[in-house]
Amino acid sequence: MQLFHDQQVKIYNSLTGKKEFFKPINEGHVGMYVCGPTVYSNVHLGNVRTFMSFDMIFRYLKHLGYKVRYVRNITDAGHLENDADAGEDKITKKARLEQIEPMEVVQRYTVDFHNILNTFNFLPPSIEPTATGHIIEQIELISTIIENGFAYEVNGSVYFDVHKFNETHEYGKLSKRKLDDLIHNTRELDGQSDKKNPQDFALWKKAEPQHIMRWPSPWGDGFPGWHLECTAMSTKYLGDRFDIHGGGMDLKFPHHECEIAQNEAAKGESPVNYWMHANMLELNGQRMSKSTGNTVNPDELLSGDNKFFSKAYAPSVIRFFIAQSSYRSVLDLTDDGLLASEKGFFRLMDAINQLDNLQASKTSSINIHTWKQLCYDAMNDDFNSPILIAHLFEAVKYINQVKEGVETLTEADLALLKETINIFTFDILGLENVTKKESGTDKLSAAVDILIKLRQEARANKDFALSDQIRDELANAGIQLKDGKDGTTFSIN
RNA sequence: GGUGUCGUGGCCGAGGGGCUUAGGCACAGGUCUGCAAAACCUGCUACAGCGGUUCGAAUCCGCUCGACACCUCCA
Repeated sequence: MQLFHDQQVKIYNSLTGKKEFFKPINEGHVGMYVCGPTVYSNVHLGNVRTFMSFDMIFRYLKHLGYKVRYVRNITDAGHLENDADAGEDKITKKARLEQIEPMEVVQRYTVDFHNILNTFNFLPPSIEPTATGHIIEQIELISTIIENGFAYEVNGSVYFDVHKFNETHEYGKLSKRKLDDLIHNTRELDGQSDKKNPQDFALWKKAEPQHIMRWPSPWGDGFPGWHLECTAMSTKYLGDRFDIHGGGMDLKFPHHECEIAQNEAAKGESPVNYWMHANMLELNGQRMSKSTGNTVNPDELLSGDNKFFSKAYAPSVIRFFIAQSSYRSVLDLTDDGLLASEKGFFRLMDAINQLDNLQASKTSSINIHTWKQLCYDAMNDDFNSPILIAHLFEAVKYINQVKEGVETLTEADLALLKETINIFTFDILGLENVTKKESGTDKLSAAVDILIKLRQEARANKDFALSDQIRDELANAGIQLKDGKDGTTFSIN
């Protein structure tokens, strides 16, 4: 199915600051690169939000029938903790602190990263390349940039010559910065530098004797600069120019700016047609920060083992919460917010679980085709998941109204409603039917059904003390009975 | 200091010059029910402040105040 012929997607392009119609370079194919994590500690919750946004985008583009090659890298080469020439890299530092090999650090947190993403029901990317697996490509890229005159070697390190580059290119076009402003506003950093100018950035760093992660190169033993791996891997797997490049807002400058510069210096063309940036996640109105303690790990949020939240939240509830705001907005993670989302989420699930029980009519009083297109319109408009969810709640109302007999749907419309709501809720938003999963254990259902039956008998005999006792004690056990026109159902809280 | 994003009703959160009563949560009233819950119906009607453009602005422009991010490792 090639829905993309009918559904015109608009993407907010950070490069132009406008929403633009999405037109892939090769019809029917999409190349998308997203900057992945540096695996030196547990994956950051904000990181999860960013990747979740792109997971949703990946899912939607696939649903539209695009053949998507989604590349998300793993940064496993050590990069310096700051831009000064001295200092330890993050992975080596962690290795020293934990008294293990750097590659053990990499392995441990790569596994953690995958586990967390699996828990949140992520689709795996098409390719997940590592920086250390592409040292040769990075060295070749550096050589090309030197040949083209945009980099210079000093003492075994190679730097990108930003000033030279800016004479013929536009450094800063993504982040809307002018080189002159950068020159005037660059702070003095500690440690002497081999750079010609503070704005220059490292393509290759000479490894000091104690530096463990090191590779041979034409300039001596060393390791690649941080910005380089993304350029090397994106061009290797997606070509010199590809469709979408995503990442967190904080990567816009300098990381993505430098990627553009590297690509233009090496290949002569700007690498990306649509730059997309996901906005930050805050915790209780403030940025997450390890140093101030205002931070929570994904597993702590899921387990409830933390000081910020009143309870544990299901992965899908968190996913739903995140989808309720636009990926381009700052999102504030709060207990009240999660609690509200949780209720809404279960209301949506309850309605979806009622779909099979609905009675079809000869005519429809609701136009399901119109509603369906509204769902597409929402996603076509820069992946506006909050609006999509608003439409899903319209469908919740439809379902309940049909159940109440207020509205009617034909067999065909009922099927269309069911298909569409399933696609958007589960395939595209990536939610999981938690209620069904929990209450789906047949033996428990059978047991509760017996209790429901006994309660009905008690009610028929006007033995309300007994019927209320059954209802209330089930409620205390976390099982809620719901009396409807066609009998009683239950849900597990 | 520079760059950028943004300030929406009790809370969260979309939208974006003149019909969105967006949506969710909370709250109030009603229907249903033996009572409740659930569901349904109804109500609560906002766009930081001050100017300007316009027939008309929450939506455009300017200023003020405030928040956040980046400029230094961070998604």
